[in-house]
Amino acid sequence: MWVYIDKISEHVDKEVTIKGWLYNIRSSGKLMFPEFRDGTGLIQGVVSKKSVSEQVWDDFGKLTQESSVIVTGTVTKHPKKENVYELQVSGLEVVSVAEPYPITPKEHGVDFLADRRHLWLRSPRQASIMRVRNEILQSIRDYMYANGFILFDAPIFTPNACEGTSTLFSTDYFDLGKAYLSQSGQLYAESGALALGKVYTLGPTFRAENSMTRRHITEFWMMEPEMAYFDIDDDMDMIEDFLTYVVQRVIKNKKSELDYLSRDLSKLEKVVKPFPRITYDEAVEILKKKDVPLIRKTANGEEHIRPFPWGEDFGAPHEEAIVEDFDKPVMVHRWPAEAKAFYMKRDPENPKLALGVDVLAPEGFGEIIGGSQREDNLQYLEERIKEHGLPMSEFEWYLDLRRYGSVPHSGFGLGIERMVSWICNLEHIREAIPFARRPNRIRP
RNA sequence: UCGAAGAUAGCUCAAUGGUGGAGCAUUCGGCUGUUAACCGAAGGGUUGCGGGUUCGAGUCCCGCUCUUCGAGCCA
Repeated sequence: MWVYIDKISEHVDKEVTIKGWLYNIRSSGKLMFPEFRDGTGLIQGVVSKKSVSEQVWDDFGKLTQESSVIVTGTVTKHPKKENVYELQVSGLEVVSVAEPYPITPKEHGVDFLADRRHLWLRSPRQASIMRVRNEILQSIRDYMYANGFILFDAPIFTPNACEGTSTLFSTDYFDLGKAYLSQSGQLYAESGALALGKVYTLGPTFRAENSMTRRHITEFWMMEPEMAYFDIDDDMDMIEDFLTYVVQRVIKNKKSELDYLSRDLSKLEKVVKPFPRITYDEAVEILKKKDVPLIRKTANGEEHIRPFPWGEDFGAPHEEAIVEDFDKPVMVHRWPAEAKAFYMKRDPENPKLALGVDVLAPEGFGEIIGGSQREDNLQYLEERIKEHGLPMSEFEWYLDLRRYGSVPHSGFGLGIERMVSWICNLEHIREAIPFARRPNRIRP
């Protein structure tokens, strides 16, 4: 009977067949210990010369790493290890003998591995990350479905920029001039919210930023909910409820993967609502108290260091300083309007502030969510578009959403790969997606 | 885009300006409980590219290319 390795414990003392690949092999004279993988996990086989045919013994001797094999044997408990199973091999069918495999169970550099990403994904660590990513995406979909959200896919070809054209990839679009790859589905999601109440988009987005950091890729997946009649506080309520569900479900269902990745689960277990909510003003106070300055470098390399001034956006050192006293995601809300996007609603109590919220992940994983209550007043929105120098004609359809039954509404965007990096405790975001796209890499 | 570090065997790394090595991988041999198994042997090199200094350059100098890490921008 063909079984998968992750279900092997259900077949102890029975004869089963595994279809997979040889991950590694150790031998000790008349004994061989091949390790098989089948996509669901790893299992060690035991091949004894006296209990298999000469043909099987010889065939095993010829196998190379990553050769594809169909093996038959009896499942037994490991003689020394608790909850570990072995396969006492009786039969072997060699599907294909692999050429010498470049990725060994030894150390490799990141560039070497990135060049072979299509093979690197077979390693247990990368496979574990992909399983956690799958669980994150599935729990997002389940949460949204259970809470009445409609999946509302936004287009990837767009004619306009959501927040300026400098960070957009462009391509020719027939006789209509340039099309841009979407950097956010938000504006479309807003139209969905006014049509369907609660919607979300989930798909790839693109940023042509030459950002060579461990937190950036040029093509990343984003989940963007948009809710009619939600104000900024409703938005934050949903964020903490949603994040709590996803994190707690992933640690419940993917414990063995997270253990393999050496993830400290006690830190994730603390991620339950409510989350701390601090205003931008309070965050700036923290930075002043901790003496975290703003450092700006000029073109000729000079550094200008000054106390953190009100109005600036936070950089990586500031985010870390704000987050380090908390063991949960921190929601920073009510930002200086100048530094934020045109579509954010101003705080009625202080027009210098925008009703935006950034969620900073614990342990220095940075911003995973950016959201806001949207400007629902037609005149104000037109003024913002002018102030930001954006072409009014491109936003006529968006302004229609304010002309015809405008309502208060809010939403946010969650970066999937940042979420995966945080939950898996990854050094670098390049491991959080099957094929990371970065400014210096588009292959494989 | 800016700053720092780096590029030597298939991989990960050594090598005072003076005959380029090791571990792993590969091939061959040994071993009945191995866990990145171990032991023995063999093969494997235009030291990123171009120029310069020197009796002599992997090593020092200049230029270029690429990579990594950090900053900015952001999710």
